[in-house]
Amino acid sequence: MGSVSPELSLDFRPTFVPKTITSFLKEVSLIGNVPDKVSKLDAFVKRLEEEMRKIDAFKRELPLCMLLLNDAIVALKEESVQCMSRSVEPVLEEFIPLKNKKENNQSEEDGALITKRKEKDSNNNNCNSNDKKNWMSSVQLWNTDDGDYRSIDRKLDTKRNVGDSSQGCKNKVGETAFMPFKANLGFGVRKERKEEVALTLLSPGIKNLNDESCSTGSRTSCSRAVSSSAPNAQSNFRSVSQPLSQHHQQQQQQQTARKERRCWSPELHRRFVNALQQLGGSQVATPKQIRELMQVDGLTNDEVKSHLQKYRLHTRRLPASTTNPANQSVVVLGSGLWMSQDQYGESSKGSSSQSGSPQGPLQLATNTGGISTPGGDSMVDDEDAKSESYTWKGHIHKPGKDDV
DNA sequence: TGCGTAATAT
DNA sequence: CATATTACGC
Repeated sequence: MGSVSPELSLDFRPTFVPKTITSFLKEVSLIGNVPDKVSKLDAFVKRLEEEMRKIDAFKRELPLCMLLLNDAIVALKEESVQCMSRSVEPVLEEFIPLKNKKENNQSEEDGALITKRKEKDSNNNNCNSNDKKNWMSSVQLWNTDDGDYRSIDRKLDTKRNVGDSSQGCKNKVGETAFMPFKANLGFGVRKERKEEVALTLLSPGIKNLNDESCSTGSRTSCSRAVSSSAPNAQSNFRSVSQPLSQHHQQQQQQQTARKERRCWSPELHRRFVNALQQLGGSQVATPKQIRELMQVDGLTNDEVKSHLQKYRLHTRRLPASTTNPANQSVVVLGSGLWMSQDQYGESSKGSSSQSGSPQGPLQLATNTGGISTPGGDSMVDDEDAKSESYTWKGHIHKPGKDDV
């Protein structure tokens, strides 16, 4: 027993953490598959965080434990990030405009023309203008007013939303485009908007094993723990709702009550794409894997699946770029939908120091009124120094079954 | 159960 | 029309 079992490194003892970590890393290093590697690292980190959370109450008595755990977590996260970054698998995908009414076969698929255009048209006046139907709305955290949300990605979209108030085009409800969450959360709900509220309310009752929320430094405010790990979390929201005040006006529940449409926030999408990258592309990644990697609680399998479906429709694998530039900006997209993002590791890396908790309370923004639209055009990041090279193919290709 | 995809809703 | 949700088959 004295010997360390290299394979089952999961049962680590606190005393031997460094050792175990070492052997674990060694083991991981043997794995050739990058996604696998990252997944394993991630799983381990998760366990460590869990452990840390447990002893958090005794951190005064066990300062060294905390220190060790924290150190291990940080180290493994770094390793994970590095592993990801050096993953030699850019997985290029191209954007395919769906709404091509007439597919002119004119352009052969010879070479994808690379158009570097930075459209900065100043006329944000137009709502839907041409094709900029930005669906992303805002990053939402479900913590209500606790103020605990750990500023997942700083301003990012918040600023964008506010700034582009003009884009609040299709708001049938009448609520203003900006400040979506506050508004919808409280009132103005017409139908089952209350699920949000119910969700928030019931959250404390649920013991979520997924933790990751109040891992390290945060105050114990796991209030937003939502049944994420629930496999059939499909309609869990609905089921718990209904404060039984107005008996059965809507025979929702088990029957057919559609969920609120929730838009994918840019950050969420970023995570999504990031996960795709780790998994080897949208064509091979499976919803569950993606969801696991994203580690966004409240995100259901079906949501990821749906998003993946759409993503697959829009993207197609590119034939392994020969050049493989250093800045392998992966997915390319054109019409504002799946915007290209090329800075991946920043989120986890940025907070890789103590606070950890890589994935915060991201969430799909409930988009009832249609708060979508970040901005007319100055979307994406604040930095446009990057050369936006959209790879863009002329022909549409339906991803039918016949496709290879 | 989970994945892929079609159908349907918003 | 695009996106998200649900249904259905494997």
